[in-house]
Amino acid sequence: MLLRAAAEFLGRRPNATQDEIAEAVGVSRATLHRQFAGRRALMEAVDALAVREMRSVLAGARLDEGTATEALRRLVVATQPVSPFLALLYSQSQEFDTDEIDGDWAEIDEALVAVFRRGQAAGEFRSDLSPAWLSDALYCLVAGAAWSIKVGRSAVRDYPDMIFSLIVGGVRRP
Amino acid sequence: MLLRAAAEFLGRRPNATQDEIAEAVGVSRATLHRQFAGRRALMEAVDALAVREMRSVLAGARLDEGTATEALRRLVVATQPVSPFLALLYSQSQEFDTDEIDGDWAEIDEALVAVFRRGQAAGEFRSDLSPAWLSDALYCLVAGAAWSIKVGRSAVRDYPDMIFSLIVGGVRRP
DNA sequence: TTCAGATGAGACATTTTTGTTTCATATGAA
DNA sequence: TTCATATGAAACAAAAATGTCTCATCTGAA
Repeated sequence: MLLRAAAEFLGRRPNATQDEIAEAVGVSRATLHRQFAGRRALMEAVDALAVREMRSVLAGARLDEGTATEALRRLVVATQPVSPFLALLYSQSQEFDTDEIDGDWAEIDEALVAVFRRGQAAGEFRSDLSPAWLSDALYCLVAGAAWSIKVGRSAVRDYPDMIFSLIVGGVRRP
Repeated sequence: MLLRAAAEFLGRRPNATQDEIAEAVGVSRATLHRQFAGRRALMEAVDALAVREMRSVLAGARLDEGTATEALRRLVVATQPVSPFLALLYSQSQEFDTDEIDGDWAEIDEALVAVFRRGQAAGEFRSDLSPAWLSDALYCLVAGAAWSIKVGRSAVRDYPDMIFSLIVGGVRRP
C-alpha cells in the first residue's frame, strides 16, 4: 500500500520533500497529494497507521498471559515488523501535538508500562527502575535495533535476542 | 555560547527554521547567518561541537582503566551533559553524510565498542551480544534517557542509574 | 467496445524559507 | 571621545517546497 511505502521511506529520510516521497513511493506528486493533502496529513496518516499496527501487536502479544518475562519476549518478537515505524515516529514526535493521537499513544504506552509493573509486582523484575523508564527504554531499544539493522551493523535474525536479552539480562555475564 | 544554545534548541525542534532558531537563541537571523552560513553549516558546526564534547567525555571517562564495568559506569556518568546533543544527532544522522564527520564518529564509536569488547574478553560481559550492538544500544539508551527526562517521565538525578543499571544488569531481578 | 475513475506529467501561483544587502545603532577598546 | 566592530531591523531577491489545476493517458468494469 502507498501509505506503508511512504512510512518506510520516511523512516530513512524523515525530512524528505513531497517530491522525494512521491518518487520513492513510485507515484506522482499529484497522486500523493490527492490521497494525503499535505505533509501534515501524510504524517498523521502514518501515525494513525502506526497506532493501528501497534494495537495489533499488543493484541497479538497477549501481554497478560504467562509471566511478565514471557509476555515481554512475545512483545519484542511482535514489534519487529513495526520497528521502522516506531523509529520514525520517535524522531518526529517533537513536531506533532495532535491531542487524539497523544491519547492513542498514551493508551499504548500504558500497556507497556503495565507489563513492567506486573513483572515488578510478581518479583520477576527489579523495582529500582520505574516502569515508565523501562517502557521508554524498550521503545528506544526497538528503534535502536531497527537502526542498527538498517545500517548493517546487526543482522535481521538477531532482532529479538538483541533486544530481549539486553533488556532482561543486561550485559553482565550471568 | 551561541552554538550551544542553537544545539540545545535543535534538540527539541530538529526541523526548526532559521528564524525560529535565531529567535530561540536570542539573536537576529542576520547574526545567525553571519556566523553560520546556512542550515548545513550550522548543523555541521553542531556536529563538530558534539564530536569535540564527546572526545572530551571519552578522555574523562578513562575507558581503559579498571574493569570494563567501572569504565562503563564512568562513561555513562560523563555522557549526561552531552546527552541532548547525541539525541539530536541521532535523529538527524540520516541527513548528513560528510565524510570527515563520519570518520570522527567512527573513531568515537570504536572507543565504545572497545569497552564492550574488553569486558567480554575479561569475562565480565556476556559474549552473545555483539559489541557493535551494545555500543548502539548504549547510544540509544543515552538518547532515550535524555528524552525521558526532557518530557518529564524521569528525573534528572536518576540519569546515571537509569542507563547503567539497565544496560549492565537488565530488568531481571538479581 | 465504452466509459468512469484514477493516474502521470506538466504548468502555474502561492507560500515558506533562505540568502543577501543596507543602514542605523549599540558596544567596547584605544 | 573616537573609532572599529558587531548587531538588529528591515527590505529585497532567490530558491525551495507546496497547493492547485488541466489534460492526455491508462485501466478495469460494465
